[in-house]
Amino acid sequence: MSKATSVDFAKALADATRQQIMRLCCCEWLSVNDIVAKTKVAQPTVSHHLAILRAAGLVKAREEGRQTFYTLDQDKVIVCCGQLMTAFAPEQKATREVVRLANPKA
Amino acid sequence: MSKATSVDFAKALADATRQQIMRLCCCEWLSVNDIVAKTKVAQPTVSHHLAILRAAGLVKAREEGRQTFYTLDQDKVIVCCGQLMTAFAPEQKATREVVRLANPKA
DNA sequence: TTGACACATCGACAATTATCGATATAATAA
DNA sequence: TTATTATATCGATAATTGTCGATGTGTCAA
Repeated sequence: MSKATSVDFAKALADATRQQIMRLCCCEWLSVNDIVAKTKVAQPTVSHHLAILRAAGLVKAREEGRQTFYTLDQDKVIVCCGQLMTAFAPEQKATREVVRLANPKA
Repeated sequence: MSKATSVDFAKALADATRQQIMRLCCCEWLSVNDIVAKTKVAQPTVSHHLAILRAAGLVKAREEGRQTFYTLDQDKVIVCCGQLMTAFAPEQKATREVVRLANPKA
């Protein structure tokens, strides 16, 4: 399915416009046009960034009529941050906590 | 001092060679030459990546004679991941835990 | 069916960035 | 001093990426 690496995750976050979009649809569903209106960048640019976020598995999409609504997948953010912390801060207590809380059952 | 943003942090991580370097000096001090030997990339390239990691505050440097040793700052990783999680997963329990554990006293 | 709307894709261009050879700097050794 | 070693900086190049106008596709309304 998705072999999204920590590099892919970081690349998805490595752009100011994309982080702005992520903040906008962090806690609510927004249509592409909503995002265009709030970001002042062209619609193809927004679609492009959403495609990148989608490829990274960071946003969820819901189609409704002729519009598509997007929202950030907060769980995925936690999982990816957990990967980063495991790789780059393995000796920290916070890392163990995040990994524990991010796991479904264990 | 450092107004390193979440975008800067993400950009620092958004490269495979840089993540490889970060993994190498995650839990030990390595000289630039050590890193060159282990990564198979040219020395100027390694210095370039180290400069980026230094600018992001992600590595600590220690000069010793004519060599410079680097190690990853795990605390900084936790803090930056905490920022990401606060921004993009504010409703998650794991976020509150990381922020709590990352803070010195509070 | 026709037209308007919402979004994705395409193509081009500009800006950024990763890479490396050459070179500079600084420290140690002979 | 001169030579060697370790690292940083410079300059050039190639690859990647952000941006947007033009266009394609599918949906809905009239």
